[in-house]
Amino acid sequence: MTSIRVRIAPSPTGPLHLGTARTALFNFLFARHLGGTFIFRLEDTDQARSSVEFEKDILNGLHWLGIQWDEGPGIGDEPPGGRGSYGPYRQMQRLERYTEAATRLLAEDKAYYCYCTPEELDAERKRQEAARETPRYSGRCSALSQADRAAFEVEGRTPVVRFRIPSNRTIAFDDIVRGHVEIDTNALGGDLVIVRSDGTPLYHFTVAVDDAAMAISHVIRGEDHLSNTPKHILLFEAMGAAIPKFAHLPLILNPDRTKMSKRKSQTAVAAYRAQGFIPEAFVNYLALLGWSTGTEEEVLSLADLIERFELSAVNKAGAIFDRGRLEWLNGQWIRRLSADDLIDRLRPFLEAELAAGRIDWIPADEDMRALLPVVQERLPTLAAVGELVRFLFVNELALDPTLIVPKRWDIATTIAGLEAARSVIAGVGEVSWEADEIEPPLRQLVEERGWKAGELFMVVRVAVTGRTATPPLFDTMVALGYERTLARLDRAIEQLQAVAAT
RNA sequence: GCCGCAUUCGUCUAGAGGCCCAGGACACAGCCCUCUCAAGGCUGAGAUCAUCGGUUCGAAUCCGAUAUGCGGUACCA
Repeated sequence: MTSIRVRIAPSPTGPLHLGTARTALFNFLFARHLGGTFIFRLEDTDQARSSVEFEKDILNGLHWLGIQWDEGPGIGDEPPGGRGSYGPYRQMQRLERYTEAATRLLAEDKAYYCYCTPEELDAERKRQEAARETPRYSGRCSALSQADRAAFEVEGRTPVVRFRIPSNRTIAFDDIVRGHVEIDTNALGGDLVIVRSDGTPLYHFTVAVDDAAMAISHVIRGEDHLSNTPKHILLFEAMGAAIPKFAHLPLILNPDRTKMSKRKSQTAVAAYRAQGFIPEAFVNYLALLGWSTGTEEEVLSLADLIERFELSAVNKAGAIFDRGRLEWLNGQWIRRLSADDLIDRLRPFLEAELAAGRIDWIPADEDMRALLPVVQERLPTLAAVGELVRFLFVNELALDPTLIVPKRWDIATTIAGLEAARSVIAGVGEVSWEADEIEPPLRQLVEERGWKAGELFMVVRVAVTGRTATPPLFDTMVALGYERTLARLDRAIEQLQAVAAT
C-alpha cells in the first residue's frame, strides 16, 4: 500500500473560513488516524486577491485549532519554502513547475495556444446561451497553423494555454464518501484554460500539478469540487501521474440551506475565537458536522476524534451550521477546564472589558480563582465573563433604583427591607465575612418579618449588583467585600429614598 | 439551460432488509433542585424516514421515476 499523503490547500484570499477549517480538520484526522502525512499548501496564484494578512490568519487559525501539519509553511522561523521535502509549499514559488508542465503538455499536443480574446469568448458564450446550447469553448484555436498563430501575434494578441478535453468520454471514479460517480466529458465546457495570457497558471492546473508532484494519495475536499474532478483526472492522466483517491465532503450551509457564505453567516474562524469559543469545542463541533462516530458520544477531544475518525462514515448531505449547538459544546468544554487554564484563557477577555471601559480594573488571578466555582458553570463562552462579573470590578455601580422594588412590594417596604438587611449584614462583621456566615442571620430576619426569602434576597441582590440575574448572592457579596457591600446598600437606600420623595 | 450530488424530528445526527409505528444530542415545554441566573437530573412534545411506483414474506434501508434543494458549468479558488 502506498503511503497516505493528504493536503489542505487554502488560498489566502480571505480570513480562515469555517469550511476550510473543517476540510483541514478532516484531512488532519484522516492522516493522523492512519499514520499518514498531512501537508499544507498555499494556493496564492490569485495575486490580485491574496494577501499576507490572510495568510497569517489562516496559519494562526489552524494552529489555534490544534491542527498541525507535517509539511508546509510555518509561522515563525521556518525555512522560507517551508518544511518538508516536496516544497516549496507556496504556489507562487512553484511557478517554474507549472510552466514546465504546460510546456510538456504543449509539446505532446495535449494542450495548445488559444488566441481568443475574453470579448470573443464572451460573445460566443452569449450566443450559445441564447441558442439554448450548453456553453462550451468551440475549439476554434485547437488546430491553428504556424501562419495563423503568427498573424495573431502580429495583432498583438497574447495567448492562453488550453488543455484538450476529449469529447464523448465518461470519466468515472469511486468517491470515498459518495460512491461511484460518472461524468461525461462533453459536460466539461470544452478545452480548459490552464495558463492565463500573462503566463500565470490557473487553479485546476496547479492543483493537479502539485497533487501529482507532492504524491498526494487522497484528495479530501468540499463537495463544490465534485463536478471539477473529471478535469483533474484528465490532467493527471495527461501528465502520466497516478490518480489519487477522492473524497468529497458535504458543504456547511447557511440557515437557508445555501452554501455557507460571509453574506449570510459568520464564517471567519477568528471571529468565533474573539467571541470566546475555545478550540476544544470548535474542533469537536466541526468534526461532528457531517460526520459522527456512530455511537452516542458527543463530547470528544482531538485525540478522541483522531482515534475514531472514519472517512467512509462521513455524511453525504450538507449541514446547516448551528451556533446554539456550538455554544452548548463550548459550555461543556469550559466546564472541563482546570482553574489555572480557565483563568489564563479568561484574561484576554477581561482585558477587552477594561479596554472597552466596562470595568475599572482587572481582577487579580487569586480573585478570579475564588470566583471560578460560581462562574465556570455559567459561561457559555469566555466572552460571557464580562456580563457575568462586571459589577464586581467597577467603582461606581450604575443602578436603576426602580429595579430594586419587587412586584409585590412597595417602595417603603423595600427601603425597610434594605435597611434591616444592611444592619444584619453589618452585624456579620468583616472577620466572619463568608457566605455561610451571611446567609443564616438574613434568613432569620426574613423569618422575623414574615417576608419571603426570595424577595428580600432579590432586593439585596439588585441593590448590590444592579442586576436581577447573578451568581449566588452570598458568594457574590463575599467577592464584593464587606465594605463595598455595605456602601452599595447605603447608596441603594439613598437612591430609593430620593425616588420615594418625589 | 446542461451536468452532478443530495433528501430521517426546527437543527446536528443514529440507522447499512426484520431488533424501528425510528434512537441520541441541541433548541423548546414541564417538573425536581434552588436566593436569581446557570449547571445538573427527570419527563414531554416533536419525523406519514421528500413523493409515487417496484423488488421482497417483510423496506428508512434495494431498484426506478418524479419533486425539491444545493453545487458545478470563469483567463476565481
